[in-house]
Amino acid sequence: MPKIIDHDEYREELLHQCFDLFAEEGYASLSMRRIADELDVSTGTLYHYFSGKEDLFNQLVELITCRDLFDAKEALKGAKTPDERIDALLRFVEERETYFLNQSFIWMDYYRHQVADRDPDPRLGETLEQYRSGIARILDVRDPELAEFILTVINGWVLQRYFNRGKPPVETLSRMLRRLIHGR
Amino acid sequence: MPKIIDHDEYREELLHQCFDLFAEEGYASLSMRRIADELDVSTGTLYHYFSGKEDLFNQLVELITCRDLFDAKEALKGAKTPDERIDALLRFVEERETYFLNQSFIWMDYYRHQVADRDPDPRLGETLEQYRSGIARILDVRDPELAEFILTVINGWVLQRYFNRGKPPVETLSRMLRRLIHGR
Amino acid sequence: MPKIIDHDEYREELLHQCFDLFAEEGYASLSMRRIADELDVSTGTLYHYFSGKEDLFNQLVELITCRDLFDAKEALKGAKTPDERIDALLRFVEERETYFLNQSFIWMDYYRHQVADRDPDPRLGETLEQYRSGIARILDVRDPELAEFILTVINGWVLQRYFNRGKPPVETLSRMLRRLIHGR
Amino acid sequence: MPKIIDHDEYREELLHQCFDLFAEEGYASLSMRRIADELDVSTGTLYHYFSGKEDLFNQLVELITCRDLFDAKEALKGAKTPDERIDALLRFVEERETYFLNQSFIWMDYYRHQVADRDPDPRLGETLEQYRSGIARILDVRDPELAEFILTVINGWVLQRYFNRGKPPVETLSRMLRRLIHGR
DNA sequence: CATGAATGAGTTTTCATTCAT
DNA sequence: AATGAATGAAAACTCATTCAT
Repeated sequence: MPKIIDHDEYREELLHQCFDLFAEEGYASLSMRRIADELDVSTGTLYHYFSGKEDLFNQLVELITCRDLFDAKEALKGAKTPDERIDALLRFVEERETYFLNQSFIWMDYYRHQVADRDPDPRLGETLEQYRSGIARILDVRDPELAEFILTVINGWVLQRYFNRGKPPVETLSRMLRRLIHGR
Repeated sequence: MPKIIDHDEYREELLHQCFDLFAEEGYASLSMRRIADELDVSTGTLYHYFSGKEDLFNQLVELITCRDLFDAKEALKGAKTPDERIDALLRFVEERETYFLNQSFIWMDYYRHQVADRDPDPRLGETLEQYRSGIARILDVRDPELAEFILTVINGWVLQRYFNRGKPPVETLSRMLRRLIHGR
Repeated sequence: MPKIIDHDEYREELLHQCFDLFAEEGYASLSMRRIADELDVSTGTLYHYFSGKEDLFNQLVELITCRDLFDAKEALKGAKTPDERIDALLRFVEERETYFLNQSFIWMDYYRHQVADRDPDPRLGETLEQYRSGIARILDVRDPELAEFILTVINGWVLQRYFNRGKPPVETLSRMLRRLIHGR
Repeated sequence: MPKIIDHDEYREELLHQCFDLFAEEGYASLSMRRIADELDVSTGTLYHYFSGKEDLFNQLVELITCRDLFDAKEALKGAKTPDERIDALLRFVEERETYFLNQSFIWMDYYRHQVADRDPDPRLGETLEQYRSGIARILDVRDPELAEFILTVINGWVLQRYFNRGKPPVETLSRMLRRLIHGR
């Protein structure tokens, strides 16, 4: 076997390094040349590891979905009561605020692609459903409507933070959700 | 004015026709040629009414922001109590679900532009703030934290609908928010 | 209407100027940039008139097929007897020796393409048949086998001239074919 | 020699396997990667046996020229009279119809290369002349003009078969050529 | 006002070739 | 000997923009 690196390992390494770029520039505005320059490889190398820009992007989405689920599971391990779990999740999101914002942008781009495509990658439709239901399971609140609602709130919060730099702090959210569960 | 329409009127007409295109394709993926073809004009005409692609897009954002605020105000005119206002707003959003989803995509593109630009158009930073505070004022709930939270929820809901076709219905949201305001 | 030139007229003009290039370099080795440089236009202009390299090439084949048939018809107008017609055709080919050699190369490339393509342009399959039968009709020798044979000979002669610079002169062919028709 | 095959033998083996590829795709359209994949070796191996794509192609042409001459000689061994020899040659070509068509394509590419090159490989100009005169000698018809003409016919026939799938059968040719030699 | 021809820098992608292993 | 990772120049094609008409 030539060279020292493991093919798949290096491929993942490249994917990780792409995350911020795709989030900040957007799929369509980010050129392969730009990616190559930023990752300090040649465009040829990019095409050695991925069959094209779309493949690269799809693999990125798959990777982060998988990783996020794993990380969230880890973060909520100690939390027992619904209150604790919600708090832990909010804390989890808050700690990675920038990351999740970026992730939201990537998902939006990704979805635009799936819709525009006449022949969307079926694997990735599932990826999303997996993600959503995975989070719901992790939360483990009894009321499924409530679980869904919490996701909605988190979703909105991340975007809100973006459009509206700084506010609202996570404490407000936490307080609101407690009010919801326990009454005022 | 037998055939020659008013310059500004025609400009707005063109902008309106661009909305879906920008939402579905995304700023970077949408070419001036495509716009021209779709609007049944020549590229030359586009450049006659707008100084470039960016100008066209910025004017589009400005236009819809302005119009949305006006429409929301109209829709909430009859509603007096906070409950009624929230309900009316949710109903307002629900009725234009697709529109608001598209709008979210346009905002994402718009924001990416503002961030990427070293020299962002100052008018449009304000546009956004105007929009946010405008909505809050229209809602007129006494608790500012609650108003903010409602915006967050609506924001999240639109995206949620997108990622998660069909569910959750607006009734769930309505119920949740009532619970919040009046206790369980 | 902008600019002075007629769109279709200019397109044909461009096609004519491409002929030698395709013949000499071959379809695959000839780049759009090279064509553009040689024709003193930009690549953009090329793509304004043709939807791509393949379209350009296909249109070229169609054009020359059509024109050759017309020219051959003209050249054989005065010839009445089979002998005269064969002689006129050979003379016709001989006068454009280089041209027909180039044409053969283009046809070979063209056919490689049609075979390689999973979805060959149906128009051009016909173009070829038209060409073949057109020539046979123009020749108007009574024996169809003989007409076919003459085509074969001309085909081979053109290539032979190429591989074997200079020889054999057209007189040899003429003599051989007369021998065929009239006996030794 | 348990596993290590002879270097030159393996080189020839590789060349043989390239023939169809070059014929069908054409020199310019066929990539080294594609060759490597098809021959189940790495590109590195290709470059171990050949100094580059051009060298590989040139060696291929040299090999088939040499082999064809040998095979033709074998095939005409028993034939004594001119009639028999012509018949045997036509039969020889007919049996390898596809092969000779492919060979024509390879020769076309080869020639284009030689012409395009400012510094053509001198060995291969000779190769061609050798081929031509070799065939003429093998045929051994007394009239050199006739020999040349037969080559012309065969040349044209191969192409004709290509452009004009199926017809004309070799019998027509055979009959025509007999008529030529013996009168009607 | 409106058109669409023209441009050339930019995009994604391919490819012959090199070279560390 | 053999591999396949890496490269960067060049390919086909796109696109915002300009401008003669």
